[in-house]
Amino acid sequence: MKVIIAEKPSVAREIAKVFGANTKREGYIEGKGYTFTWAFGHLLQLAPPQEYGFYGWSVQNLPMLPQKFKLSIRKVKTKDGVVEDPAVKKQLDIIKNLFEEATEIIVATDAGREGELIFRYIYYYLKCKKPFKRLWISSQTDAAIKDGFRNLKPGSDYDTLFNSAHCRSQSDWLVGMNATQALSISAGTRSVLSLGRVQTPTLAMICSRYIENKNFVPQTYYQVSIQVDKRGQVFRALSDKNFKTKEEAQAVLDKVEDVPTGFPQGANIISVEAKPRKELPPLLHDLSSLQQEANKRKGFTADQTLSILQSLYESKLVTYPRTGSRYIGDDVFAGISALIDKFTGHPDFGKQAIYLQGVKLSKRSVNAKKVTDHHAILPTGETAHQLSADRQAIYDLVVGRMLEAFHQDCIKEITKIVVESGFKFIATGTVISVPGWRAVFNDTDDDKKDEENPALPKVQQGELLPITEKALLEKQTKPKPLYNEASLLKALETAGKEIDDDELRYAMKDSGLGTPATRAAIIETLIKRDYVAREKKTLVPTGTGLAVYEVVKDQKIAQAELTGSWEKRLEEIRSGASITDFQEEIKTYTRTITQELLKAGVSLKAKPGASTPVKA
DNA sequence: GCAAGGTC
Repeated sequence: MKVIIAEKPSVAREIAKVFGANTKREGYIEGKGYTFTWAFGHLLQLAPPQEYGFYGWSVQNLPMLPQKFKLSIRKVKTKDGVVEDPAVKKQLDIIKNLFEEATEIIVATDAGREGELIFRYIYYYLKCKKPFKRLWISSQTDAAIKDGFRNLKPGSDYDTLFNSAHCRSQSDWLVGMNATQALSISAGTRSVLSLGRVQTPTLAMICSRYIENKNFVPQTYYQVSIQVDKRGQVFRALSDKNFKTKEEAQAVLDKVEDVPTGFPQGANIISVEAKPRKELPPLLHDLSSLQQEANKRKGFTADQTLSILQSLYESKLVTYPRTGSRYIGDDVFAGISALIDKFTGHPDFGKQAIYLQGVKLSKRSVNAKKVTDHHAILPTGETAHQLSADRQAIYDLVVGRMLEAFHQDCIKEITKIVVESGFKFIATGTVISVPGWRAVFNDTDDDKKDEENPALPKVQQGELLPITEKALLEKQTKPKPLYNEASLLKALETAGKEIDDDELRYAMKDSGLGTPATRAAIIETLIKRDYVAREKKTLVPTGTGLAVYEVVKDQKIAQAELTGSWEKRLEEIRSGASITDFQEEIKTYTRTITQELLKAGVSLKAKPGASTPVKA
């Protein structure tokens, strides 16, 4: 009997369906001589310090450098404390029994570093010796699955991928566990002061932005604005320059020939320029972009959006949610037209779905090469019944974005009028001439400016018009805003883009900080540690958060570059480089940072009121 | 009590 093991039940079901196997058992499906089973993500994790004899939190144990790492069953928090997750234990038992009966194992965990690790940890934990082959597919359509099974790879082809995954896992453990204990012990506080490769740079981003924002000194500047009247249709134009002093602006204002000062036609139209601008449809959503959108539109936290999306996925209403790709392959695209047809009766989007039936669909989101483990988030087309308000809201964002993504370009008419009246003034106006994809949600532009006119009246070069009003405007430069969840998610995604070192930047280009599946959890961790607090939509550091930031801000552990340098080495390991060099470097680094934090953490002692939130 | 990674 051949056993196929997937990363999660949904994938095992898809594969079983392709084989025509449909006998459902507890924890697996069987039929046609095959057995299809699954994990639930990582079932096993590197064992905690006490399993190597490092009891309590004590300087004597530091740095903790286990000779050989052990695996332990994933834990879950209950009212009786932290225990092995019973569901995980049960599934592991099922897998163990299936592996014992297997003649061959086919590994169908997700095609990536962590997917490989999920399987190998199970395989080694169960001390399994059976031969295994690897299914390597990037989409779960029938065709892709069939093709993948015709091209199964030898399991050993992925040994180096496992090595890189195992190194990632161990390194995070060594640096995270040791740094956390070192800082917590030396600070002498009761609470946990955690540090890690991802959470600490994230905290640093929030804190440095907060400090920059708080210390920002606004600069005052001045502008002159005029209101021009074209037979009852008025528009505003602004001086084409900002002035540092009020006097300069006043001088310009005085020269404006407006009606109240006795000039019936003081505005001279110098030029009129109208240009169409095309806006391509947006890409389909990945998890991060959906979290950002839901935060902006509905105020949902990243964590809320993920959990709502997970429940929609479990109800089979949307495809796999924790994807980092905003694209689909041609195979999925082939079914899009039929999928859109299912939404022609939707109360908000029905009209646009009907419209799309008659036009050529945009292929901007179609690119098989940019589909990684999973494709972009789509509705499945299953009928949604009686969704709660929150689930409906997220579901509609998914459906609406699908319609937008395959819709047509939006065409805008950008008009610029230059007016002269003692000085040069400029009016710009934007009119949507063809809404295209913008018809789906029918909302205004995100980057709308206060000064912009929605539409401008038709005027001609050389025309002389009355200026009905003029004004001197006093304005102030603004600091970069504090992070909210949407802008932080974006910043985590793009972290590393500004690294000077070409190789490190390249190593991080597809990853950023954290992964789509973990970013919401990282934000929650910072809040749980009392490092960061939510104040309405913004994320504000607490006294504790700022104090920890002060201690670590110049250290490697607070820089996104650390991830970049690891990614570079891990990629080398994947292509065959030795793992021992990297492991030795990590050990050395662990010793160094542990020593440094044991000294530096003392500055956190007895900070009065260190845990009270700081007002924005 | 602690990391980051995956998922029910």
